[in-house]
Amino acid sequence: MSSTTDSFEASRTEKLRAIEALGIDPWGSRFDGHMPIGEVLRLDADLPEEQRPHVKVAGRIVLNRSAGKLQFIDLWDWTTPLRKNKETREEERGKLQVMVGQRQVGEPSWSLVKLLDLGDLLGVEGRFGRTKTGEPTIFAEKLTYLGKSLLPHPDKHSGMQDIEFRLRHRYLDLIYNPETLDRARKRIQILKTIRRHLDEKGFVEVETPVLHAIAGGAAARPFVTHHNALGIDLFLRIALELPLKRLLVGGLERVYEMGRVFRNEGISPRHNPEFTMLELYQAYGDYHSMMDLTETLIVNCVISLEHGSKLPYGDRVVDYTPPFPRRSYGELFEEHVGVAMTDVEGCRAAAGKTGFATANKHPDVIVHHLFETKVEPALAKLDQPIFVFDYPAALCPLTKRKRERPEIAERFELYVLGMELANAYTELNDPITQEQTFRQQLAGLPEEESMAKMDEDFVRALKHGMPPAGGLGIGIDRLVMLLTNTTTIRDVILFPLLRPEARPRS
RNA sequence: GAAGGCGUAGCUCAGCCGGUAGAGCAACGGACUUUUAAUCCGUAGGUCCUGGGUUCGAAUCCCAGCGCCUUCACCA
Repeated sequence: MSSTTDSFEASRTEKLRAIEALGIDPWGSRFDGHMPIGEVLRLDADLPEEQRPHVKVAGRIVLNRSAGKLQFIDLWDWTTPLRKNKETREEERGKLQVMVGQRQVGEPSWSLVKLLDLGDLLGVEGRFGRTKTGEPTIFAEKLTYLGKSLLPHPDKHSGMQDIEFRLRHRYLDLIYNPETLDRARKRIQILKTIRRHLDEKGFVEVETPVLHAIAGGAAARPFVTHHNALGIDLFLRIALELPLKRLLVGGLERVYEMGRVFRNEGISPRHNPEFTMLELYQAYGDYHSMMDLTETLIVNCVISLEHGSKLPYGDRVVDYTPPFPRRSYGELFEEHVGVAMTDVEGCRAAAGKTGFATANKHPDVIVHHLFETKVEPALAKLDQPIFVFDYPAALCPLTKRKRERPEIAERFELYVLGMELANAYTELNDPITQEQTFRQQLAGLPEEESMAKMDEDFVRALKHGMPPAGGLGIGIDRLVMLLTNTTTIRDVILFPLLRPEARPRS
């Protein structure tokens, strides 16, 4: 805090005392029956003066102009629609104008008006119409002070540009950058759509533990914490998979969880240490049932955003009109790499050309390297989502193999513009294979990097009989990024992790 | 974790081949009963991220640290 910040705060605190001296509570209180500003602005503003509707609103003061014994105050609330800037034609934060006249409101309201600051919260009652210059306006009859802002708000025109400042003051970002609130709303809409769709399909939402004794279900470094009473370390979950599958054993035939998972890895425009996953499992289904479900799920989300079936992303437009193409991994591989994925030597040679060290590598690892370097860039050029199915088995330890081709795992990924949006399997329900796979995975790797931790209790659950099932995982943050045309994950998470702010004073 | 870029008033930004710290908005005082990024007159506001170095002199050049951004690695 600098001394100028202190002086801003001191000046506003003085006004707060002055407001108290008027007999007004500077922190406001319950204010019933106010109309959302967005609704007020939809009212007919052109009625004759005596027919003008009486309205009551509450909002944040975002602009404040005094003209002698008149004061023009612009209020904002979360329903205020965007409006077009006359010069730049860009959408900007909308607002509702309030006109306060000294004669019309009298005392103590007029004294209060003189003490208002940008950022204060104000309730207004009055008639809604137009001023002489044509601006939709509430002609104030009664003011109710609803709360003081002791700190100055950002510049009314330039707003907030500094990314760090926006992230550290997300509450201001929501007010002054309309896109931020819009994205938050779209995220909420997407989550709602997913829940409604799964509900309609007979799925139930469950809550499984966040604290795990064994961090399993994915390959990632966990966060470690400690339980004092039990005297044991616990891990924050890195996936939702294993508890949900236990529920399949328990007879919950269609379950899902949409929840936070935690991975102790790098932070980037696409990675936040905590992020939201959707995982769902359907008994007696397989990965093809998951493909159908994924398609309708995504299409419903797109439609729910009310932009038809096409959405922009950067300089691209993605067409989500179903059906999405479905291509097998091997087919795409041969098409773009030029050799069959079963041709071990051919793959080794092709990978060598890309500078990839192939020695001692599992053939499937080489294959997947080629897929990433040759096939994925081609997928990124498509203007519609594409399902890629039937993956090399070694890449997918928790996946059922194809009965007639055990080197192939029944898995698909949904790619949109090269991003992996969804990942699904026919789940492995054979406890013997599961246990072997766990052990194989554990064998060659340092413990902290092992692909899947041995979870004896999970294997025991499978031994009691898990139904054959399809399972699906979707990274919700990335889905929201894609559907809201957002390039950084921090902008689809309201409070992304930041290093704690250094405080200059002790 | 690595490399590159950035850090100046409450906010948005100039200034950067070294020579007294600048603007707009916000704030403060004043004028105005139809403004709307109101206007007009006036005033105040700075650890130029932090610490060290070079220099007669550093916001500016060098080194280190901190924070953020971008790219890469790990991963979703």
